[in-house]
Amino acid sequence: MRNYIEELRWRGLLHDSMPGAEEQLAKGPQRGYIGFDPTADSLHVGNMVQIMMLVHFQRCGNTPIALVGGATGMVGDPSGKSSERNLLDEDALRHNQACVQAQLERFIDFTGTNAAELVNNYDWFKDMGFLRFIREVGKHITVNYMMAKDSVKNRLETGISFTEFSYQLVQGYDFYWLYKNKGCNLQMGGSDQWGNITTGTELIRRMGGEEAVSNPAFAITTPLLTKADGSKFGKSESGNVWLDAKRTSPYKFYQFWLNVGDEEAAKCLRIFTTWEQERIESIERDHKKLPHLRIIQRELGRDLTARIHGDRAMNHAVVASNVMFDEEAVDGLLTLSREDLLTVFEDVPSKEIERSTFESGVSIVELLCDKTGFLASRGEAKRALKEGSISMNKRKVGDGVSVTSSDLLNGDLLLLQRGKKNYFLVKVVG
RNA sequence: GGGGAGAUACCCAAGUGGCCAACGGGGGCAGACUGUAAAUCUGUUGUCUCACGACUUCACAGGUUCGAAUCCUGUUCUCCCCA
Repeated sequence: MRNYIEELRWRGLLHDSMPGAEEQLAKGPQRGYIGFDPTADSLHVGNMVQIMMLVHFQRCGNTPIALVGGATGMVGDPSGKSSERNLLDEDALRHNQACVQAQLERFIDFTGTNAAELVNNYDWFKDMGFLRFIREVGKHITVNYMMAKDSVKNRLETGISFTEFSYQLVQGYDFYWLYKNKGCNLQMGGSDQWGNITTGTELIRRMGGEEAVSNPAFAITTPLLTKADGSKFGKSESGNVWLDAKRTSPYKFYQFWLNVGDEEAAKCLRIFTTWEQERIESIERDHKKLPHLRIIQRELGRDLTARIHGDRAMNHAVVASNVMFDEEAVDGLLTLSREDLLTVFEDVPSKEIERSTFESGVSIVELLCDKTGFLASRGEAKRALKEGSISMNKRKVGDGVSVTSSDLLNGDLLLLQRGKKNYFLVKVVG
């Protein structure tokens, strides 16, 4: 059986662990949990590190427990937040939980010998009255202890509500509950969760009695992944990169990985794939020989896109990327069937235009602006044409061009392009 | 309550009667280079017009003037100081 801590170490996933955690894991299969916030109805790339922690945990023979924070999501974690959060209502939370659960099932095995388990802390909190909570749980932790946590300290100047102040106790109780009821004595999380997790182990120590002495609870945290420039990993220009295809299409998802910088890409390969060290190092060597091919990024993109959206969607994303960015694919574009064209450009904004428009020819400016709305104004369209940034069916066009039926691909499609990355598809109807 | 400063385009910020569609910087977009990268260089960044040019725009509403972002009056908002 592979050693979980060793695995985390070489993959660069280990930031900190409580003394004794490694020894405990060496004793045999363990149960460990990670909490996920149901603040949206989809997980995003930023959650992937924690998902992979559970994946590796399971691969090492342990039993992962994924906790959906139905209750904690109603409170709001002050960690890393500079201001008070808005509370979600119960309906929204329920919906989000269901979606998050479905996504987790794509990564972790919920069947078999060490089947993963999914729990929702709302289930043990919904009937817990306030008085019972402060008597049974709050009694064991001092305010002094709670105030010493960074997440709280950082908010003392600007203010923190009692609700968010209590957050660590609520999360701490989760750990205790899982320890008591599910035999779970390990909690994992990002390094920003250290404070919350240790409140949990502290609570277990104080509430767990004899058992907690012979079988203590441990914490393991992962480093926070950042880009080379220090900014948050997992965001594109257009915001979060989601796992839900409705929010981030497979094409955009694939593109995100393709555009990861070299420094992060090597790290990502270790963190996000389950490949062996040898294979990863071999890919890295190949990449270094021919960096412009961006072998790491392509491997990453293919693996992750396939795992989340399936092989079919991944292949579409790869083909679409080739057509859109490979200059040599220009001729290929002309030979693609209408169906393939529509698949390749399914992500591209499009508009239907009457066939009659093209019969006597339409000026390129009018087409770019008035007819399609691709560019905001005629002035902008002319400017872009003058700058040489407009292409039609992958060929540069200048001002004064008139577009006719003979320019249409397959007789009814026209591909407009500004720069390298902005496409617009005209569908001719009628 | 009294006194002072200010409100300019996506952001910061110059401009205090015509040379202002408005300096400069950031950001955005594009071009060159390249690896769909980084760095760098270049162009561009109110609307309409092929263009001359026209129109709208400097918190809001009026006014003075041949002419206002710029002067006057009022309104709203922001900041600072004194009580």
